[in-house]
Amino acid sequence: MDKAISPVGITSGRGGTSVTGQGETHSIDRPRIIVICGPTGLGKTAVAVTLAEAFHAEIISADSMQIYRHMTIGTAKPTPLEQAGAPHHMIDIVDPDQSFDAAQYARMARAIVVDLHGKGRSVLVVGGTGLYIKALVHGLFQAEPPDPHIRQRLKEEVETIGMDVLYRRLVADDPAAAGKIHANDQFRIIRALEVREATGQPISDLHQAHGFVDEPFAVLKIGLHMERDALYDRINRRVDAMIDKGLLAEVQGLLTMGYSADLKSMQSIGYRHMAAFIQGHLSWDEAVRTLKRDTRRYAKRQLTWFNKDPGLLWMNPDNPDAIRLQIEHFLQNRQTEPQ
RNA sequence: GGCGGCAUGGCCAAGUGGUAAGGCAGCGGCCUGCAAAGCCGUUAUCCAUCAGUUCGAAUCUGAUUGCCGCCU
Repeated sequence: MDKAISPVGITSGRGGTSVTGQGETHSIDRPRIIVICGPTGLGKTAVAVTLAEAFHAEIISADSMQIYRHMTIGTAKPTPLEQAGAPHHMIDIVDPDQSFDAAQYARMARAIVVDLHGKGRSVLVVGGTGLYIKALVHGLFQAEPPDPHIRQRLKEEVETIGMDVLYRRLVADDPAAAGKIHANDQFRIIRALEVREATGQPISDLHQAHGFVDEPFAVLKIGLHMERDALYDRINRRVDAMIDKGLLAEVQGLLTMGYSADLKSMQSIGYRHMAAFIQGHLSWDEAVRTLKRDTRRYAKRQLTWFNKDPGLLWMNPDNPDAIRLQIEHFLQNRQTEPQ
């Protein structure tokens, strides 16, 4: 990788760390956080709650869907009982029709980390949304919040003049970024052009300057691991359990409340499947089948994300004592870890 | 017991003499303000088995096995 080029990156990363004070110095009193991540459905919540109780810690959820109110069965939100066992943050913080993104997440979650650190509480960051965890731990490059008008206009341009034209524009404007973005990746083409327009700078420069070198916290990252077959099995069973608990009714309720099926939140796994069934686009069997399949695929994507993280320690969820020891060691050991 | 049909990768399935479409499922990967989203790549030395015809067969012939129909 290219983490060697740090002298440039540090200056621009500053803004993101302001919330924590002097972020880039590896001072001994950096807040310590323990990240518990892993694929969906393997039982992160249960493990995390147990650990939180043991360490008198609070949990910051790192889950891009549990932030939504009214979406509880399909997102496998921690139960009231579990939340009573350990205080949870970043859950139920926005309505399903409100916009939210990784930068907002990082800002809020970092503030909570600092606050808890000030109170002397230990912090567990628990979740499966890789980008949110990365944004919390390393920050994102600084830019103005996306201008909805620019984004909207670019989306319209895709319709009118075609994505290939936009892609060629990007190739001309920012060849470095274009080289990393596939011509079919509308999502990132638009984002790159949007940043270029809003800031006047190529996104590739901003990326390079940032470089994820910012490290305001001391982090222990634990990935919960389970064999693929066993995981898929659990996922299939958990989907059945969600349905038993009334997933269909929950989605029906959201629609009744006026939350449209094409909201981002309603397009997530489980919600879109139930909505498609309600609207008659899918048979019940198809809805359940594809719901299970899409959950499995999601878990697989998460695994490739986490597998790439060299600082992550894979541990077995069935051996909580080993995890506990690891955390104890991390919390007590004052010498800085390699990270 | 007799007659007929069908046997192609995990599943569905095209291909009737010239060197194995496609879909699904799976697998591998990407990811810097929509991330449970979005995107890319990949999967049969071989067509039930054996023998034969042919320069050449998944494709033709015969036998065997299995499955499905119909008949006595």
